[in-house]
Amino acid sequence: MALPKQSEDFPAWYQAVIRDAGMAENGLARGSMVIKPWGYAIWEQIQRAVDDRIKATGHENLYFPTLIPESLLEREAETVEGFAPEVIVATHSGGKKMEDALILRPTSETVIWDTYSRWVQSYRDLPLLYNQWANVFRAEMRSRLFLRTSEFLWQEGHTAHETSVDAIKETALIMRDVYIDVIKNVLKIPGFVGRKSESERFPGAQETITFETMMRDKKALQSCTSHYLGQLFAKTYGVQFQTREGGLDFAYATSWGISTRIIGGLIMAHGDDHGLRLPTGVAPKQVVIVPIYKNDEQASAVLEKANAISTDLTTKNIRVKIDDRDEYRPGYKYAEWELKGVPLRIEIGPRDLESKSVMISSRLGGEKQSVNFDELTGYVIKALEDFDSQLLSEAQSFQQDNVFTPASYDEMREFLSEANGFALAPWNGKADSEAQVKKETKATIRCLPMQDDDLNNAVQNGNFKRPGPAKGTKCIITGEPATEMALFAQAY
RNA sequence: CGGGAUGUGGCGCAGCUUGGUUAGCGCGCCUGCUUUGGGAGCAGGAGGUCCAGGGUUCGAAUCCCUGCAUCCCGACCA
Repeated sequence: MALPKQSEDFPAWYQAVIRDAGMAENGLARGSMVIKPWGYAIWEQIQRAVDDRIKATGHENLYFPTLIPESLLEREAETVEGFAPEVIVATHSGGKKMEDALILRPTSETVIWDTYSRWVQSYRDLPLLYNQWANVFRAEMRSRLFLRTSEFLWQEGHTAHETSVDAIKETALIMRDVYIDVIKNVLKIPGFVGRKSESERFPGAQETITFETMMRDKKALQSCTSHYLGQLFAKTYGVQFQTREGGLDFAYATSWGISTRIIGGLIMAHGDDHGLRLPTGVAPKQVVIVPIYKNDEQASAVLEKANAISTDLTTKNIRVKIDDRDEYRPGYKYAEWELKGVPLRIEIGPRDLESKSVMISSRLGGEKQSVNFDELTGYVIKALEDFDSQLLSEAQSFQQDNVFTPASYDEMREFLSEANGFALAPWNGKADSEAQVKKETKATIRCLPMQDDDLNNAVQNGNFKRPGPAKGTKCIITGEPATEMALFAQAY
């Protein structure tokens, strides 16, 4: 059951963690995934964190159907072009071929904006601030559990606004107060926020912003996206309204999503050779208690105390599991809970009852600590806090250590070809130089980074203005004047 | 969709070159006993249309043909 070493075979390690920790396995249909209880419990925690923030920023949940008439999709050329190759189509119903086939939604802009056309007549109907939790389908040539599956779970927010300023504010607000807040402050994964280059944008989007995170193999993972869609969908589906001034205008759209893919990110950002390391905010169990005993008499005494500890911690809103399975020995349980990434483990046996203490060990390592019964609750609360900050600071140092500012294109090319990390360099903003890098190194522009101030500005003022590179800065690829600083990396 | 490989108990594999009698091994699983503070030991046991279809042969997991599926490497993608 030993895992492959992360440093020796990262993909094999990834697969083995998912399998051995009981997170997921392949489904029957090509590229599909069975999410098992441990993986789903993590997803439920992530969902709750995201959903709470979506609601806190003024949105409501609703639900649209999975099946969309194919004819509807055909109206929207850009999205269709972007998604056509990966759309799965249902062609038969009731044993007969259908006149108008039904697609399994790859995303829901089309059906939602078609519906919005009936919901919006006046500026008084705006904004529409809606979100749905859903499954979506995209046929993929190659799938990997959580990272790329033919069906995945996500939330997709679809909002309609009176002005472009409002829509851009929304795009940025969601990124800052929902996604980055969850990913950085709950999942403890640092990253770079920024705009996508045109080639990497969502089909039909005017701007896509993203949070790009670094995995432990130094590749990038796009953890979420938030799109400013302008008036394209409103014009395509007729979402027109009377303005305050009595004129007519088309609504401005945003859409934004985060998916089960982030679970893959969680695994790859924090995991080590022993398995997962889960931040306390999403760990289905934050503390596992392993009782130790040699006979029934000891067992009942130990379990009684374990239950008392569990009850006590539970009242402090700590998620506790007592692993009282009799068929496994303690060492086996230690290894298993480490693999599953539970932050803290409490060992309690006859010796501890004697000394009125327990042994506690952290998934982040260090010596086991002996902690007295009466100090236990306070110790655990503090240890969980420390756990999170240590996990984040470890990930932050790793990221910082692997961001490189190349002095020349040769240097950058070599660095990126070997997936040595993220390269930050000035770029001329042109698609052909971007394509050249991709061809020569497999690396793409992950984003055009925004600073905190840039993001705050977008949230407050509704524009993506930002200072470009200093005048005279040259594109690292072509030597032409640079218009942007770009973050390059190989990506999942 | 191009290039490569592989399909054998739940999982991982051997056997195939050179066809042969009861298809093995490890892990896991079941039962019992002994164990239990870092992945337990012993004993007994269950579990197989050898991917599918066709062909060659006295005889096919093994050789031939066709199909299907999966995996890896590319291109596509959250």
